[in-house]
Amino acid sequence: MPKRASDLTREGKPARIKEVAARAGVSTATVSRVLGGTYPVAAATRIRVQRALRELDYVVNASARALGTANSNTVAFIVNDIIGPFFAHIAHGVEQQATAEGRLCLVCTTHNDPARELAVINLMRERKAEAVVVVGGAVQTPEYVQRMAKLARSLDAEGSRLVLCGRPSLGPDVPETVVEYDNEGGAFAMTNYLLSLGHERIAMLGFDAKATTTAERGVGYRRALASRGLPCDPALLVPGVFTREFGYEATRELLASKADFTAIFAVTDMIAAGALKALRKAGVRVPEDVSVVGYDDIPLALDLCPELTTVHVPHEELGRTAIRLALNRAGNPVQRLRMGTHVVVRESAGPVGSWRA
Amino acid sequence: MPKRASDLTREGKPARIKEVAARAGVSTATVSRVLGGTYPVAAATRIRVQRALRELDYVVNASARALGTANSNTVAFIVNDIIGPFFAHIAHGVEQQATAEGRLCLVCTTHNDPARELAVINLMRERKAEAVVVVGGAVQTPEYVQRMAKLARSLDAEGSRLVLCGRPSLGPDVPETVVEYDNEGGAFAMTNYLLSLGHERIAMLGFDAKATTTAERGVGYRRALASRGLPCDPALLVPGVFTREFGYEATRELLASKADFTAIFAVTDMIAAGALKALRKAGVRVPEDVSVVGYDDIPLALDLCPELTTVHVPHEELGRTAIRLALNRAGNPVQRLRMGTHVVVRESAGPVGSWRA
DNA sequence: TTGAAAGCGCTAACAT
DNA sequence: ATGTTAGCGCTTTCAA
Repeated sequence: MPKRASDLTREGKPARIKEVAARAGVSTATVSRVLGGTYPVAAATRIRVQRALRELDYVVNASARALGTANSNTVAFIVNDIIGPFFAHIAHGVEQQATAEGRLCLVCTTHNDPARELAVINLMRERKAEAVVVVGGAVQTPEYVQRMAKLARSLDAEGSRLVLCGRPSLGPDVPETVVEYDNEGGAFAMTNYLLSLGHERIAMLGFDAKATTTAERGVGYRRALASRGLPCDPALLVPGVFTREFGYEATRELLASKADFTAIFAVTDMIAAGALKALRKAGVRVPEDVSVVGYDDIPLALDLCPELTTVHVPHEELGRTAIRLALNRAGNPVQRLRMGTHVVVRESAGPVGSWRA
Repeated sequence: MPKRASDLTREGKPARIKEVAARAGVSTATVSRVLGGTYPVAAATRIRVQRALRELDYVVNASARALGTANSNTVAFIVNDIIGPFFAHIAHGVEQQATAEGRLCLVCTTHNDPARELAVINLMRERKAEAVVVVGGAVQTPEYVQRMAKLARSLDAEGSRLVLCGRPSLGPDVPETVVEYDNEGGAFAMTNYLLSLGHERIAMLGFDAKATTTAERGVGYRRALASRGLPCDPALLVPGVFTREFGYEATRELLASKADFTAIFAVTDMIAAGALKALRKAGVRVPEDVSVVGYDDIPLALDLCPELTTVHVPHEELGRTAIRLALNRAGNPVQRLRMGTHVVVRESAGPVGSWRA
């Protein structure tokens, strides 16, 4: 059936600005102006346009708008694993700040695959994300750092921004926003706390010299030991991933090996959860026999029993700050910020006991 | 300084397809074809183009592409709260499937504000999201349902899809994809399990008749009681939100009130975590004195002590299925699916004891 | 205060 | 196998 000439409506298809204009009896420019709300339009005209907008159930086409204005109102958020322990809190901060600044969030996971991370950043470039936040530690090989630095420069040239959240800078001359927190200081403080309780044989679970996060935590741990003239027994350094399963198995093996230790420093609360379970199943009391501490202070720490003594990391603030800085950089080529961490004393660590003494 | 005529490169701005074409000595159409990879291009030409692509660090402009093809490669994901207990797992499923189908994910939170939810869905319409997944329970007032139904129809008309994940249908004639799980059946089974252990006075924490999720769980609970001819004591129905703080406080008050109960059915694992803590602090043993069970089977359930007996919900599969169905609906106007739930027996529930007997 | 029209960067239909 | 070109829907000068 032939359309009437006056009927600009396209069967079923969403309304365009042109149809709204026709229905309100104005030009598309006028509709665009009432949409923007930032340009003077006669009150009567505005009313008519707004009615047409409503009647046609109009929504702008973000692609068309972005194409013209080169402004996407989007930020991107790249993370290893959505299920990761602290992802949710950093994400919350990112989303909160992005919303506050009128942006929408794109999310992607990389599953610890550096190649995928690089690829995903390019996907975000295609979408013209105004900031690309990369969260969490990484294995920083020289080639990887170089590729990331190149992406940082590309993003910068495009008016966007690479944001490293909880990960070290790519180099002094790289245009980037870095929002870190003090891994080494927290580990140093925590180790010192254990030392002050009399523990000298402290197992470290989850240490990985290649991953930035744990490497830094490892440095703090060694520095604390060294400051008291204590050796760092390699047998007590158990490398592994950030899962409760690893914590569980590693602790079992530690117990089975009859290793000599009075405290466990889990590089992550998640690992600590596994360690606690293994200890409980083995009938080892915490903290009477063995002290256990973690790192991150995720909400889970409060649900464990005993409640976990750990290092607090301001995850949510990290996320908020990442977006806030990136979107308001006012020409600053680089922005770097390191947030503090601190020991939260709860129930899982106590004075060194007489276990195996 | 004047540009050389041969220099199409724009100082600092990202390269466009036009520049690539010029550098490779071909037309933009040819570049577009090698980009798409789905159209025959002479090998030699392709090589030249690919080199130009690389040398100019080219990435397509997704907006421009979407504008032409009306195809955004984006799905949207709307959730009450990123920190919510099971968000992460549904999100994981959604992201996983979206990635598998070559889509990017937009994420938004609503903080239990229905108005914000409606607004956010329109934001997703602007972005031409191919599916808009709304996760979690809601307070379904008639006006709200009507507005959502209208949005479902708008999305449908635009070739997109409203997906309700863990939330009931908006009506038989509404174009939608619904992926639910069995709240009532799970609650019925769990209550029966407690009943079979001899518990007849079961407190329900977090019940809210207005929210869809807990209302359904409440129905299952009552049905189980009724099936044994047992009454449902309103004093044991404690309304509240899904937080461990609520679980903690509600349990303390229950204890203080000297209410008569031998088991606690927390409507959510999160609430159960709080209940467990309150019980532990009050010196009440679980499960010897009081049994505690939850609902959701989030990973936390395994970290609690005792390990939590709960109802398993296939969160990740829910998310995956939501996207899979929505993106492959092949003209189906409505798609509805309800997944099963089942009791997972762990340590926190046991035979009714002699507490206060 | 309003309208006309020129792009924004890309894809796809149509030519060659 | 490759080039030409007409839009996609919107914002924004520039005119009136």
